[in-house]
Amino acid sequence: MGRWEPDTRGRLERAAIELYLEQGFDQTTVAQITHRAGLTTRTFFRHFADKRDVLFAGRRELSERVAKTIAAAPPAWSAARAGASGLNIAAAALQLRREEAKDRRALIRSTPELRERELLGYAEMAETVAEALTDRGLEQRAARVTATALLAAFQVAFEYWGDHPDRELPQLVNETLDELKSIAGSDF
Amino acid sequence: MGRWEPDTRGRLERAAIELYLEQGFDQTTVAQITHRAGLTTRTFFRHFADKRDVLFAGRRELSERVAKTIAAAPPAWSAARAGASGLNIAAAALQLRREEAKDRRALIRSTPELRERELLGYAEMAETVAEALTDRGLEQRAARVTATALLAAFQVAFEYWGDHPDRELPQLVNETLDELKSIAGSDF
DNA sequence: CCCGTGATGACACTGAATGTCATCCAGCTC
DNA sequence: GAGCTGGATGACATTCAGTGTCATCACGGG
Repeated sequence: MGRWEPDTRGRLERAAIELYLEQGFDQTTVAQITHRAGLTTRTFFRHFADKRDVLFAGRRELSERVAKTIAAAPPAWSAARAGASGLNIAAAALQLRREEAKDRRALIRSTPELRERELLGYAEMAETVAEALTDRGLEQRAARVTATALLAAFQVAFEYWGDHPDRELPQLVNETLDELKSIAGSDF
Repeated sequence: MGRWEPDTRGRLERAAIELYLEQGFDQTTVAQITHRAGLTTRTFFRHFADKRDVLFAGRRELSERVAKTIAAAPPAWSAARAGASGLNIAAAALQLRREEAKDRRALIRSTPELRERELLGYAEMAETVAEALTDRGLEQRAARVTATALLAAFQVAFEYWGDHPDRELPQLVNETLDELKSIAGSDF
């Protein structure tokens, strides 16, 4: 794998995040990143689709874990409960990387481009969850509503977590899911 | 206002959408757009923030209408109901432009960049709704969960509308909102 | 020891987006 | 009606993201 200096991708990732934090995302050029990593510009784009992609690496893997969790949920569980169990896995995984998440959040909040990409991540996750729910037999549109609403709660919990770093994300997710329940229980 | 040929912005908008539909978004350059509109590239970026912005013009105006509707809802209504009334206004407004919406949707579905921008629009709308709900006295996190969940239902309805153009969007929004209710009513 | 594979370097190129200054037109003033 | 002013456009230069292409290098297998 590593023929020259090892861990090319890792070096690029670290250099990028360092520079994004030091100077801001917009002020950082890909040339600066690759220079710090001792590589060329072209190599950066062989490892990442674009400048933003560096910050959203583990997304697909996380989606897969969520999907598997939902598929493994007891058939007796409601769709919402099965989906929620998937989100709890995701929350637990993210809780383990809270320091990393803090940096990421600071960048995302200050850069609309990054916010866009983050939202795309949520949407893809919602699609994954919806698919997992249809596989359990739920009708398609209901699956999409369920999945998107669950991700909505997750999203709010995640943002709240940013403002309250002492709290535990899985716990916060459960709280927002409860809020979601009580909302729908109201009279509208 | 219009000193040379009138309606500069409108000409750019029409030229852009025509070309996006004819050739695809990625294959269209800003130079092609401005050439068709009889203007220069620089002028394009004086009217639109970027290539994508052309397709998301009326967003802010719509957000304001939604916010006003929520603010004007009877104080006795639940937050969810007040928010839903705002979304109904938005749905009615979009229903009037269903032909235009059809083109937009075709483009957005075939171009991830545009999908990102659309999601940002939903997120901004959710923020607007959340703010309107906190103004009604709802606690902040609950307002965010409510707003984001409502937009989730709206989003699913909007996408469903794309596949079922004969249906009426306001009606579809009500249906997905009902689905949202029954989800939260289940046992999770 | 050679050869193939996969990753990197080097180079050229397109196109988005921005900054800057000159230019033009409309309406207003006197 | 001559001149002024302000907002909008044209013209030009520039930076930088992202892509295509080909040469080059290191490693593992034969």
